[in-house]
Amino acid sequence: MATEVIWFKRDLRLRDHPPLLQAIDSAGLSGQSLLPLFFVEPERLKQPDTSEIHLHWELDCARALDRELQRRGSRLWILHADPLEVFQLLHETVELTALHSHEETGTDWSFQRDRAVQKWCRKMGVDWHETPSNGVVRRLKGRDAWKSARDRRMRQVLADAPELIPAPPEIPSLDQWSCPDLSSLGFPERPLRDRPDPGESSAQDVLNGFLEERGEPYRYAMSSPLSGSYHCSRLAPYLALGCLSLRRVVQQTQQREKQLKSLRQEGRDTQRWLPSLSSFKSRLAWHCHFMQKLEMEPDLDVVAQNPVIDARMPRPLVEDKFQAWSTGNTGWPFLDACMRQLHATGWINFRMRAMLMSVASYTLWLPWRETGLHLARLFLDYEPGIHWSQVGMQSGTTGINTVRAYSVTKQGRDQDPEGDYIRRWVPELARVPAESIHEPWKMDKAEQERSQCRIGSDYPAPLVDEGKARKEGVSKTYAARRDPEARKKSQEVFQKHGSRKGPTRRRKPAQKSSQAPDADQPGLFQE
DNA sequence: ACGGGAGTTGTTGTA
DNA sequence: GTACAACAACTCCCG
Repeated sequence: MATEVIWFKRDLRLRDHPPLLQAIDSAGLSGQSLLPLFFVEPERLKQPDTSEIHLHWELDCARALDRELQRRGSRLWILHADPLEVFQLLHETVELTALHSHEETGTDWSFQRDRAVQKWCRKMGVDWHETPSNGVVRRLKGRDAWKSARDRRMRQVLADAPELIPAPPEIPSLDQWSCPDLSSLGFPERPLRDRPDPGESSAQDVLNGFLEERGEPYRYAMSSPLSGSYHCSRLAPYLALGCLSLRRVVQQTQQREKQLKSLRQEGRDTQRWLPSLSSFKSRLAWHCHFMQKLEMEPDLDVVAQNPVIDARMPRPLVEDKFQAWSTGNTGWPFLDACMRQLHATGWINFRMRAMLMSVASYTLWLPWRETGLHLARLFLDYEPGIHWSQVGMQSGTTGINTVRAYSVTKQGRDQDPEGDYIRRWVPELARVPAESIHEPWKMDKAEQERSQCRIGSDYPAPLVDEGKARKEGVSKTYAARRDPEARKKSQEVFQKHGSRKGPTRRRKPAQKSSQAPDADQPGLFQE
């Protein structure tokens, strides 16, 4: 009997999964058996952006999917193997006729793997049916047509989970690839504090909790790590693995908006909800926008979007700076607290991610590739397209975004005025009073004694003078951008990748009149 | 969705 | 009531 494969990649769910439905139809019609596969790929394990927390999260979500499949008469094979090798064996033993999967947008190794699979399929006469994922449009030339294509995609009807899935074939030879314990593959488990529950139904619970309850003050609460951990959606780890489809999140948010508007008619207070959901929707759109960049620029993680600018500001990997930054021992309390929360939980809110990257790039002048890899490994929700786009923006290497150099002390005072967040994550500072918590190095000897925090022994002195170093970094960046070659390249980057939303001008349409984005002034381009 | 300085407008307290 | 300093709040600009 011939066999078709449903290849689960970063789409570990049963609902709103067109390739799965298509596979069930196709296999059912021709009386073939259907084999659900998921791979832990050896090539993937070699990548520098892969970490133990990703793999454990992924395996747990895959196991949750397996349980759901078993409930419907099938199961999931979780294989430690190169997909091509497995397909080859299936072709030889059970007459593989078709593959069904979503399109994947990843870094080079997955791109090359997909090319190899495609080539093999052509040669062997196997049909590979690929369905687009979330808002990413394959083979897109420029950005002009993107937004409408993405919105169309988000409006497609959501499919239910299939009730019954054809029983899988017996293929004992697959057992040779059954996935061993990850620690034997060199990835010993690193337990995370407050790790989310894996799987599709947990993802749905988190979404419901956000839309019903937690999201009300989202717009105002997301910027601070204190309030953000509760009021942000916390969907990213699920979206990264496709436990939920982005389309479902968009559509459920729209439904909730409708409901809130009718509640408003009844006189209920929806003051905070509606602006919050509107911010949330715009972030869901940015999610797709940034993934699209990697789709169109598969080497986004190794080559800066504007290589001319990048080449004009070489940043050396100074070991002690990198060490201090990456472990949360810079001597800047707020930054250290953020980095330590990230280590412990695999999560930090978006604004603080930007700060971590920006301080590494401007104030510490560290190379984005290494700092970006470090963060990639720490984010439980690592999504390559979003991550490397953000790394580019926060390191000033795109040329199309305004330079945003965050100040740790200012952010600390703005987001954590009393220092409660700092004390929670940096116990060395537990007894430092609010007046000194953001700049403990300014305490005199007596104050250091009183707060049991001697600078230089209990807690490090700051790596560099922040004010001075930050300014230097920013002006070096502007100098690199001013170069005519760099500007020319920025114009090209904008043509290909820039958001067509335009700068967010605050009223006053007079005077300067309609000045279209001008390539000679890259500073005008906003994302 | 940067930060800091300069300039502008608005508010309050005092003589 | 008026004049004005002191200061907060906003806007604009530049690196």
